[in-house]
Amino acid sequence: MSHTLGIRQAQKQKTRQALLDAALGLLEEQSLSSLGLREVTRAVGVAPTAFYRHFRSTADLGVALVEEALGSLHPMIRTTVSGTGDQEERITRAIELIARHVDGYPAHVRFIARERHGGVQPVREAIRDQLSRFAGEVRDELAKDPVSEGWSEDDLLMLAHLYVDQMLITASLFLEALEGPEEAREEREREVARVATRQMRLIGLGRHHWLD
Amino acid sequence: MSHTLGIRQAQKQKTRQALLDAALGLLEEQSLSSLGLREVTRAVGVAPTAFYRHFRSTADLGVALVEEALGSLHPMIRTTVSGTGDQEERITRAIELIARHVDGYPAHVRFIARERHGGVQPVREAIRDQLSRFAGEVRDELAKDPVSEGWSEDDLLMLAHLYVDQMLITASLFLEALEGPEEAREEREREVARVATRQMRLIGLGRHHWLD
DNA sequence: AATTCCAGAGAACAGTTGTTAACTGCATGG
DNA sequence: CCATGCAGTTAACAACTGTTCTCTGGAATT
Repeated sequence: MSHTLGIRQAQKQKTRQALLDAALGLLEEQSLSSLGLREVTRAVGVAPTAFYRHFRSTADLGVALVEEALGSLHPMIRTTVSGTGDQEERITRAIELIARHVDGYPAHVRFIARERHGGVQPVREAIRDQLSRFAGEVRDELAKDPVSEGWSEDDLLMLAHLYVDQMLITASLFLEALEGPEEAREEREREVARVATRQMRLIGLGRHHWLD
Repeated sequence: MSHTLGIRQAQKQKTRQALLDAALGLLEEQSLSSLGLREVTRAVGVAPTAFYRHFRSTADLGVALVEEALGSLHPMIRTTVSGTGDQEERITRAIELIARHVDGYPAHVRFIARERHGGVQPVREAIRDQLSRFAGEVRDELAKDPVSEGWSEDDLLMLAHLYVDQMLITASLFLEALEGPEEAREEREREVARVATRQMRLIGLGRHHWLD
């Protein structure tokens, strides 16, 4: 199905990606609603009007960034929530994975945290949709777990949302730990991991006694 | 201690409040990092230069808004987390209180949710500090509860953070329910309350079995 | 009553913004 | 090989931004 693109299409995609990358960089110090189209094209080194060949507006670009930041994360979620090992092991693994993701893609994480409640409606909606998909997928995986026997679909989804929100909060805290003085960075990261682990453990406890 | 202000000071405070109110209104459809000083003064009906008599910048105004939105909330937090009644009753009461607060001060809630991870550093810090204070206060109240016997300070604070984050998430969901078509608003609000109640209940269960 | 203070007004500045129109040059498909 | 398509350029526009300096009227102080 995948057709090798011509020189033309390839160059276009390259410019498009450059615009996305430049925007993501600029968004580390501001919100999407203040990001100017000229600012982005200037950073890339193309004429302002070239922007319109790829996006209708910066809001449109924002929606594309949501797809880039969250779209490829769905398989990751599934394999993380399910997987083998006892509860404690799974928690450690999940948090380790979040930490690695934040380390690898800090700008993406920052963008999602920032624009989830940000000033640009279409972007908020795009993020909400993706997170809803995540919650649904987490629910599906939870349903497979023997611990979930006797749970209603409704209760599974409520727990899934709790997990998703908790993951986002943890990611945001890892991000905070990442910036700031290099000096005690590792220690700050360990502290975030320590607290997040215990919070997940407590939620897990609540889960095991839900049907009491 | 309170001295009745002269005509002069009174008028100044009035203008200052008008600037804060206008800004809060404008921030319903954008982020602080894109809020212009001229935009605010235009909405109030004063000259752009008048702005500088009250704030150094829009970031400075943002910090003042954080104080306005969260500063007066501390007593409310304390009496909510403690209070009498069994766990179930307390949860219902807390969520009811959040719903009423969002109904009464939607713009404040939106501002905090938006700028907590927003593009203006001093504002993010101001919010982080206030939420830290909340967490500390919640911990203090939790410590008084007989259920917390045998808990370490550290574990109490970890639980307090979980509660504070959960409250913010719930507030943000109530806000989402508030906007949109009037038609099914009440039903959306009930659904948010229903899910949030069960999430709090689950966390409460985890809390009771923490020392097993 | 005379003097000081200061919140707000007014005008001007250099720089920025989004959007339009008409263009150029090169990859593409017939 | 030639005609078409289209990514990116150039130039220009009206509107807007934050900040400066100077000024004014009336409250506050003496």
